[in-house]
This record gives sequence, structure tokens and C-alpha cells, in this order.
Amino acid sequence: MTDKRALLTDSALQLFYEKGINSVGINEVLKVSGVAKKTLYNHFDSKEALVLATLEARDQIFLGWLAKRLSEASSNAELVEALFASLTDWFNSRVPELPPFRGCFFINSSIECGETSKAVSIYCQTHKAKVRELIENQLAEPNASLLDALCLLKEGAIVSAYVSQDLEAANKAVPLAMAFV
Amino acid sequence: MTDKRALLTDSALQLFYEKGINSVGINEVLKVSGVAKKTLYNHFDSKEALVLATLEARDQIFLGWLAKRLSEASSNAELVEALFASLTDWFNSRVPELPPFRGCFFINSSIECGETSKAVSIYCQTHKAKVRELIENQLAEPNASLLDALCLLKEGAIVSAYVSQDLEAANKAVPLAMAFV
DNA sequence: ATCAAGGTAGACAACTTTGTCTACCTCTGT
DNA sequence: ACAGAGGTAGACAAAGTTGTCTACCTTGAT
Repeated sequence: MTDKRALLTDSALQLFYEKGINSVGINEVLKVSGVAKKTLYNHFDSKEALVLATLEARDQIFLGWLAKRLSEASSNAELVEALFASLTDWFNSRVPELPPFRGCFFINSSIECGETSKAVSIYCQTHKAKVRELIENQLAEPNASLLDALCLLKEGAIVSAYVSQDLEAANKAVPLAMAFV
Repeated sequence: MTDKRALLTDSALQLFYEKGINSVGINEVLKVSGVAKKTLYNHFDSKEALVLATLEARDQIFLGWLAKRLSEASSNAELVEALFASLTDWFNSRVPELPPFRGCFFINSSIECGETSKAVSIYCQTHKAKVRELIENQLAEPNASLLDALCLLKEGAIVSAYVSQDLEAANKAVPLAMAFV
């Protein structure tokens, strides 16, 4: 009927992000998506291939959302505000486009699969580079040290929000970054 | 003979940190440590209990190392330098006390086990709080926003070093933090 | 010398995992 | 009408997981 590949990818992304890749078996993905096992292996060579598809899907969703949020900013100061306000919304699960916050899917996946799948860690690394590029392109005027600062603070805020449950971490980053505008 | 519990904890910590908790089975820990399965379950109720023991061991080692490195600093500026120089040494695996860098064991464990073991994520959260407290106590004079900045930048540097393979991430944090000294 | 405590070796149960395969069914285009 | 593409349901193989248990051995205190 409809595109089974997309259905599988969506269900898997949801489950992988919520429970972690290693905690979710193929069978659970099948059950939730209501797709047969043969069909899954028709579209994907292995679980790893499915994981890579979910990374790709999340990459698109996340970058699309962030690009929209950052596009409003018309100065570097506004960009800083927009970035960390967006993160705070994300951490507090106030973003309709994104499921309830459970950390960064790419950090999580890199840690969960880093040792077993080179492809996964490379994809995660690439995603981070893309986000950096997005921020760079949104800078009203180039500022290399501000860019470094934003990326460092962004990762720090994500981890603090998840591991230390500090949902306001991104707000603490604002005055810091402002010193470099 | 010697303390089997410590032997098991040490071997498990080494393996868990290097390969990830979920990628290492009990049997591998037994093989490496040369201890019998019965003995392991004599000392630990479950794999989770063993994991918690490794977290405890790493907590002691890491905090001991960091405390030593930070104790030299006699001003807030020196503390900033000492903190990020220490992190850079860690990232580049130049710390004899610590095995080759593979990210933060507590971030990794929290992500790997967060969904299956509440105790693990709580321990990781507590560890992060202890590190913060250590830094706070080493401040030559109290500075709440500097403390926030250091913790945020530290986490950001660790994640960037691991996921993005940016082993110099900690150095980029120095000028940022200095603005708040 | 003995005896209890704790270690060893490893078989085993019970379960879960990925991936393959068979047999059948249901659409769609010609 | 019918061939073929692709979906379904699920058994099954092969491997791996944690945790239990039996049977034996070693060592140190009395």
C-alpha cells in the first residue's frame, strides 16, 4: 500500500529515540509498524541500515526545524537568542516537530553504536558538522570565535539537560555567548 | 586469593569504558578477569550491580585525578587554564591514570542504560554534581556564572571531542571562560 | 588434621537477538 | 484474466544474553 519504507523508518526512529537503539529489537519495530519481517529485510539489508535511515530522517527533521527557528534572526545577537531559546523549547518538549526530549539522537547513537558501527559514528559526526554549517550561514556577519562558542555551548547544554536534568541549561549559555557577539 | 571483587570491578570498568556496557557480556568480564561466574554472582547481585561498582570506581579515579590537577591553581584564571588543559590531556590520552579516551564514562553509561536502570542515571547525575562541587571549591573566589560557564563548556568539550573527534575542543573553551573570570 | 568458607569450571535453563525462508495472499497493469 | 511484484504471518536457525546450579578443589584457622 503506502510506502512501507517510510513507515518502517518513522516507527524505528520513534522507538530508537525513545528507548535507545540497543534496547529496541527488530521485532518491536515490526510490531509497532505492523509490517512483516520479510518486508523490512526487503527494504533494508540489516538493522544497521535501518538505523542509518532513522539517522537520515532525524537529520532532516531536526535541521529543518532549527533552520526555521534561526531564520528569524537578523543579527548575531538575535541568533544567539534564537538558538538557545530553541534549545530550551526542545529540552522542555515544547516542539511539535520533535518527540519528547531524550537527548540528542546523534550523540546517543554515536555512543550506543560507536564501537560496533563506523558508519553510524561517521553519520553522527557529519550531522554535527551540518548543524555547525547551518549556524555559520545564519550569522549576520562572520565571527569564527562566536561560532566555536555556540557549538561548544550547544553540546554542553544538550548533555546537561539530559544527564543532569538541567532543562534550563541553554539559558545559562546566553550571557556567555553574548560576550562574543 | 586477592580481592576478587576489586579484580572484577577493575576488569569490568576497563571493558565497559572501552567497548560500552551493552557490548560487553558477563562472560567477557569473567574471561578477562579470570574469575569464575559463581564468584561474580557471589559478590554482585546482577550485572547492574557490577555496573554500579564500575561507576563508583571510575568516580573515585576521575575525581582524584581532577582534584590533583586543579589543586595547583591559585586564582580563577589559573583554574580555567588548569581545567581545560587537563581535559585536553585527557582527550589526547596523555593521562596515565585514565585509559585511552572514549568519552565520559558517565555520559556514556547514562545514555546506554538510562532507560533500563534508574540507578545508573542517578549515579551519573550525582557524579556530574560532584565534579561541579569540586570545581566550585577550587574557585579562588566565588563566581556563580563562571562556575556555570565552566560546567557547560566542559560537557560541550567532552562531547565535541568524542562525537566530532575534535580533540582540541577544550582549548577553544578557554577564551570563552576567561571572559567571565 | 579437619572443617568451613569461598574459589573454579562449566553445563544448563530460559530468554532474546538478527536474519532467512516457506507458503500464501492481494493488488495493478496489460 | 492473469502474471508478477510486493506484502503477510510466522516458523526457524544460529548465536548471544543473564543468571543458577552442581561438583570439585584450595586454603587458613582452630
